[in-house]
Amino acid sequence: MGSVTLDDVARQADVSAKTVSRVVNGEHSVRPITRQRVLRAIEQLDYRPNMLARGLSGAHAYTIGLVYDNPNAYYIIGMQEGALSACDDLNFGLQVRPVNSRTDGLADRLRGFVQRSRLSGLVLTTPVSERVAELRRLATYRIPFVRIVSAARDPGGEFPCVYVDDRDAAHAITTHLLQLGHVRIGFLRGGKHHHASAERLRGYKDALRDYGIPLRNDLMIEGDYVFDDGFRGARRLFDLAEPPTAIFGCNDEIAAGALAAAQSTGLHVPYDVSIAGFEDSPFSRHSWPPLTTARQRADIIVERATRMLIARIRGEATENEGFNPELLVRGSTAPPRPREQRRKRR
Amino acid sequence: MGSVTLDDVARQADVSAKTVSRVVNGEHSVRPITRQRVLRAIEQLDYRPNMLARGLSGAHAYTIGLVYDNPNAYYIIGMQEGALSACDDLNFGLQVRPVNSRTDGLADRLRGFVQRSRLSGLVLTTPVSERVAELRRLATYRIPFVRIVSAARDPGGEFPCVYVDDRDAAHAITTHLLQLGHVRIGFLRGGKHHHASAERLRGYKDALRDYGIPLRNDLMIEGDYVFDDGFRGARRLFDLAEPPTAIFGCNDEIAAGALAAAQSTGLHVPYDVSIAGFEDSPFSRHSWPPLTTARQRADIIVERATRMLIARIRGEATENEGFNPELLVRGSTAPPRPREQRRKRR
DNA sequence: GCGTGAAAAGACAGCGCTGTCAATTTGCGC
DNA sequence: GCGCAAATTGACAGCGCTGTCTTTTCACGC
Repeated sequence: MGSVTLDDVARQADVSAKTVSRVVNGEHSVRPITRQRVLRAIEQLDYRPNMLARGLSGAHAYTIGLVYDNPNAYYIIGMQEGALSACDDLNFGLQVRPVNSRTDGLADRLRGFVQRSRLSGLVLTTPVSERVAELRRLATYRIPFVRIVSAARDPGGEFPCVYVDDRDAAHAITTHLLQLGHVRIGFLRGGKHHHASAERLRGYKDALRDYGIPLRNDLMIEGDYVFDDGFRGARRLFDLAEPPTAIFGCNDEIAAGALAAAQSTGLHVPYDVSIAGFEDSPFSRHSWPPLTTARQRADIIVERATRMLIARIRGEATENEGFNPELLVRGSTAPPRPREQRRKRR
Repeated sequence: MGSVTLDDVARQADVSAKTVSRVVNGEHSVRPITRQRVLRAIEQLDYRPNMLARGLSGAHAYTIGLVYDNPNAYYIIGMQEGALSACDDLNFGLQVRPVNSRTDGLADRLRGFVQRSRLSGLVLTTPVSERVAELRRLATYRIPFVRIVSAARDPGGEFPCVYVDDRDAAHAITTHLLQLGHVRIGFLRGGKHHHASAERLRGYKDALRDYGIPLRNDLMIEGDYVFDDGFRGARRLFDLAEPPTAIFGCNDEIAAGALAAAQSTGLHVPYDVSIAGFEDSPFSRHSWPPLTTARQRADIIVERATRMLIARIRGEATENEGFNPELLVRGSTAPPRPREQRRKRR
C-alpha cells in the first residue's frame, strides 16, 4: 500500500530496477555517476527495500539467527538487545533461536533452521559455540557464522569469533580475594560442559598458584549454573572442618545461592564469609549485600559479533575481537576476620 | 534448494495449491475430507509455509508484533516464550518491539512499525495497553490488536483483551499477612502510571478494610517498579515511630529492595519483619528467605492473548479471558513477634 | 431426476526483489 | 578513428504464496 518500490526509484533515476538493486546492495559494478543519481532518487522518495521480497527473491533473507542455549533471562535479553541494535543499523532482520546444545545432530538442526527461514548466517553463543565438531559440519554446509567463545587470547584458526577472557577476569576476582587476605577460598563451579566454566576455574587456580597457595580439592565443588547448586555447594563448604573464608561462585546465580546459604546458616556476609560472583546480572546488584562480580557486557559482545557476521555475509574480511570482563568490587567481599571473632552458626 | 512448497503438497494431495493454502491458513471453506488429505500430505512432506512468500503475496505478513515497555528481563522472556509458542503453533511469525509508552504519538509509531513490517496485528502488554486514547487511534487505522490489562472483571467494551486480576491477588496477599496477625502493614507502590499498581493498591486497601483496619498514609509509599525505590521506601517505613511489622512490595524487585533494606538495617526476615512481593520472578525464589509472592504466568497470559489476536486476524469471533494470579507462600512471611522481643537495630 | 443456491475448489495474476545472462557502453592501445 | 576486452547496464524470469474471480460440486426440495 503506497509504499515506494524499486521500480519507482528506477523510474525517478532513469535507470533499470536492477541497477537500483545493485546500488542498494553495495555492489561494485556501478559507475559513481549512476550511483549518485540512484542515491538521490532513493532519498527523494524515501525508499526502503522490502525485506520480504528481498528474502523471497534472493539467495538469503537478509536476516540472521541468534542461537543460544542459556536459561538466564538477563543474559538473553542483553544478547538480544545487542544483536537487534546491530541488525537495525545494518538493515538486517533478527531471529532468535533457543536450542539444546547437548544433543546430537546440532549442526543439522541448525541447518534446518537456516534453510527454513533462509537465514543469512548465525551468531553462535556459548555453549553452542563450543561444539567444534558440529561447527565443522556447519561450515561444510556453507552457512556463515560467528562464534562467541571463552578464551584468553585470539584462538585464530578455523572460525571467526569474538572471544571473552573469562580466565583473566576470574584471576582478577581471585586475586582481589587473596589481596584482602583470604587463603581458604572456595570455588563453586558452573556447567561442566561450559568451556567458560573451565576457564574461570583455571583463572582461580592460576591466581592461587601465583600466591603460592596449594589447591585443595575439597574447596572446589562441581555444580551447574543454577541457584540450588550454589546453595548446596556453599552449604557443603560451610560444613568443612576448616570452612573457606571466601567463596567464588562461577556466576551470579550460583553466588546468589551461596549468599542465601550463608544467610540461612546465620553467617554474615561479608564479615563471616566473603562471596563473589561473575556476570553483573541484576541478581548481583539486587542482593544484600550487593555482590562483587565481573561485568560481562553481553549486549556489546553480541553486537560486535553480529556486525562481524554481517560484514562476512557481505563478503568483507574481518578480524577476531577480544573482550575483557571488568572487576566490580561491591559489598559482599571484605577481609577475613580473625578466627576467634567469627560468629557461631545458629 | 530442496524445500517443500505449496505446489509439492498440492500435487501429493491431488488438490490445487490454493486449497492447500486454505487449509494452512485455517480458512473454513474446505470440506473435512479434503482437509484431511491435505493435512496428511503436509505431514508426509514436512511442509512449512515460507513466511517471506506469504508476506510478500498477502495483505499482511502473517507475523504479529509483541509490544512492551518493561525493564524486567524475566518478564519479557516469559512473554516472548508465550507468544512464540502460540505463533509456532499457528504458523505465524513474531516480532518483538520495545517502545516507550509514555511519549506522544504512540499510535503513529506503532502504525509505522506495523506498516514497515506488514504486521498482521499487535499484542499490547501493560502499560502500553493502558493508553486508551492512543488505542482508539490505533483502531481507526484498522490495526488488529489484543491488550493485556489489569482488571478485576471483564472490562468488555471497546477492545478485546486478556485481563489479569491483580486486585484480587493483592487482596489475597494482604489477607495472608492479616491472618498471620499483622496489623501495621506497609505498602510499597510501583509505577504511578501503571494501572496494575493501582489495582494492587486497591486490593491491599480492600483487605485492610475487610479487617476493619484503618488505612494509614504513612504506610503507603510511592515509588517505581525498581529495586532502589523498594530499598528507600522500606528504609522510610523502618524509620517510622511505629514501623510496620510487614511490608507488601508491589512487585518482586521492590520486595527484593525491601528485603535488602531490612538486612542492611539488621532486621531479620521474617522474624522482625515480613516481606511479600508480587510476580514470582527469579528474584523471589533466589533470595534468602525466598519471598512470599503471587505467581503471574506471563507466558501463559501472553500465549492466550496471541491466540486471541490470531483468531481475530482470521476473522473469528473471540471472548475476553481472565486470569487470577496464585498466592505463593514462602519463607519471607511469618507471624509478627510480640513487641519486646523485636530485635534492636544496630 | 431436475433445478437451484450455496459451498468448495481451482485458475491466474501478481507481490517487490534478485540471479542470470545478454546487450550496451566505455576505455585504451595502436 | 578502430577494434576489442572489460566494465556497466538492462531484460526477463521466477522466488512461494495469496487475493480475486470463475468454475465445479454438493445438498436439498420438489
